[in-house]
Amino acid sequence: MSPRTADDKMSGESSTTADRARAAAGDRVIDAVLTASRLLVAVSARSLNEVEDSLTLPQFRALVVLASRGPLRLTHLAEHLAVNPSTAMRMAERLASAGMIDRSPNPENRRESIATLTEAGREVVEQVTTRRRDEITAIVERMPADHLDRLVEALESFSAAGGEPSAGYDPIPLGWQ
Amino acid sequence: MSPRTADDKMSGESSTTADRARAAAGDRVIDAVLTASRLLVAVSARSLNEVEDSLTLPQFRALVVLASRGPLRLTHLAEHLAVNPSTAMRMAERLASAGMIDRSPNPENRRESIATLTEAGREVVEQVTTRRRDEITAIVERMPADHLDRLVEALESFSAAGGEPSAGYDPIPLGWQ
DNA sequence: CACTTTGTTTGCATAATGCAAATCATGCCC
DNA sequence: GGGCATGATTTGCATTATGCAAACAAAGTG
Repeated sequence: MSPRTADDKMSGESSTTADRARAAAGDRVIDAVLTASRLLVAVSARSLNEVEDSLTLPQFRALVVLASRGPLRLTHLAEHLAVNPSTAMRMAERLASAGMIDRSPNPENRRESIATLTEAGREVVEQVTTRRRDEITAIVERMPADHLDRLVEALESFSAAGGEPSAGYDPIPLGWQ
Repeated sequence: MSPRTADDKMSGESSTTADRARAAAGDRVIDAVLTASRLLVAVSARSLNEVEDSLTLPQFRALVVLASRGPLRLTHLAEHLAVNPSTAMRMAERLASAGMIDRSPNPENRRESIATLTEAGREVVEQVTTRRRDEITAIVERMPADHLDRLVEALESFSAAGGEPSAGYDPIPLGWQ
């Protein structure tokens, strides 16, 4: 928002140049990550469709969250998916009627109900994950080996700088809306 | 698709180990890129909301495509967004009634109608882009400088290996959904 | 028991999506 | 020139995803 401040007027051209340099770096990075993201998205979508084309991507994300975090209250599921509780609720209904999850009230606390992955749900997640991992592996195999470590290192550094908690095996960005 | 071929049976354990190594590499990469993607998605969504919270992310993606490719036929817009023509059509309607784009029939060829960014649309894209670039720049500034080049290099290598056409300034993956 | 807190569910409204069928404007071929 | 294949847009239909706000329900508190 404010690449040009009062300071700029003092330092003149050099500051402007530095700004431009950083901006260019930002553009390059954003381009690179965006492209890589697209690739990953494409891979994920393809993997999902090959295994189960009746599930939508948001639904699959929900399954993945349940697979990695274990049974969750609807509220927490909603939080992990970064959606409104009502959205999570209705998604849960659909997933339940598709046999992918179970939704039973917690006996301890009858006001909350817990979503659990069914065996079918677990299998879908596993198959899609395997499929996806295979595709990624195939891509990675085509990369120069020495780029691999750098890639991971650089990406982690980037994420750390952005304050994003490292994502064990969480969602799939797909949510990009 | 075929990490295990007939050859595997000949080389025995070593091949299994290699497979595991590659798979692990794949997992690390996917984790890293996924995390970075999430960060980028978050940044994009935030930037968009700060500038214009009445636009949805898909709509904004459409504007970005128009900004980078220039006026497009609806069919082509749909292709660039990787959605069905009917989806693009209705999105175009909404964007038009929001004053972000113009939709006029091509005088040359009246069967096609062309979507053009309006001044308002261009401004939104520019503001959001600036905002986003600033945020990315801020993150990049916190990275060790020597990681930057590697990051770009490694990511490009990854995308190239996956056969993803380098994305000048295209969409935002958000579509993961 | 009245009041608050917390989690779930419903109502209401809008967007995004895909598929298939209906139009519409061209271009081309007898 | 009339009829047909083609390509592009538009409509109809159905489903999902979303958010917000209000209604509910189960605990917990004073």
